[in-house]
Amino acid sequence: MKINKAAILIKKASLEFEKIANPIFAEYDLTVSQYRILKFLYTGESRTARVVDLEKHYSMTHPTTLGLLEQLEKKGFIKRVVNPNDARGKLVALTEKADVMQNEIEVLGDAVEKKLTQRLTAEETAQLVVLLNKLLGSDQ
Amino acid sequence: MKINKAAILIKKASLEFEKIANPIFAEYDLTVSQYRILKFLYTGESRTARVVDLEKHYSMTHPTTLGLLEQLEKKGFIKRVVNPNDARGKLVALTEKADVMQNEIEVLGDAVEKKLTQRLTAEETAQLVVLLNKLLGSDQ
DNA sequence: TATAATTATGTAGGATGCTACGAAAGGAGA
DNA sequence: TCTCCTTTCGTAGCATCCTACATAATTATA
Repeated sequence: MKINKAAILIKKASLEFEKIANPIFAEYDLTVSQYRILKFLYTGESRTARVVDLEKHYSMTHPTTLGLLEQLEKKGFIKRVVNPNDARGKLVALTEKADVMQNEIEVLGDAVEKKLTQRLTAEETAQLVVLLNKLLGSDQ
Repeated sequence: MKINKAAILIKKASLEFEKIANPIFAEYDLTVSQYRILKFLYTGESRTARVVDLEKHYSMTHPTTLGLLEQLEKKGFIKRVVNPNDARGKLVALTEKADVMQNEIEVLGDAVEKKLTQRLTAEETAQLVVLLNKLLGSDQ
């Protein structure tokens, strides 16, 4: 009998999802990780963020986040603007190019995320989200 | 209301788990990914494996697996032995060093995996495993 | 047997992830 | 103000992960 522990299953799910999602995002010259940065900026009220906000939201370290921002800046999706409240660092902001693509990218992102859970019912997906939030200690 | 989608939660769980587990495995000069290779060899009946067996079991690509094996070989945990049934590649085998450490490493591995799900009850963990297996299409 | 398709391993180059360290601005208390 | 601590951003160097490509052995088929 196969005993697949949660740790390995989570890792496999993460790897397999990226293997499905990355070729799809590649059409827009993006990777999944880069998409997530844009998604955060699209969703936030100010449409800007400090590097540290992105780090915390996605459980990434600071150097990892900087690497993603470097890629996105090189491709013209984001820019750095002065933070009027804190001179320690600039704010990450969307460029016009990213503004224009927002709807397309968000629609694509939703479709790709749906693909991850295509074998689950809506109830099972909701259950999974509850369990993962509890596992992460972020359910309250 | 916070809408955390499954894709992001799985990614976060994977990253946070590795951030907890890697410092613990570092005591034995191992990373989590390297540990998983040893675990597979410890568990298998022949205590050997082809590279392709490891790839499929962990949803990793071939170059990734080779990289992990290179690290493990450099540290003396594994060696390559002739495959009597197929001359295309050698078999991955445990060294005496890895044999001697088996019990310690497996106990540590179990403890670390338990840590991942410490916020869940046994039932919830079992539920999570069922859902992830279904999500991965590997439930039968 | 000879050819072709498949399988298994290997290499190159790049993206994403990490730890460890350092520098500069902000904030708290003497 | 001055000192100390925290926060934020940055760099160096490395492990893990990928796609794309190549090579050699096995297997299937004509």
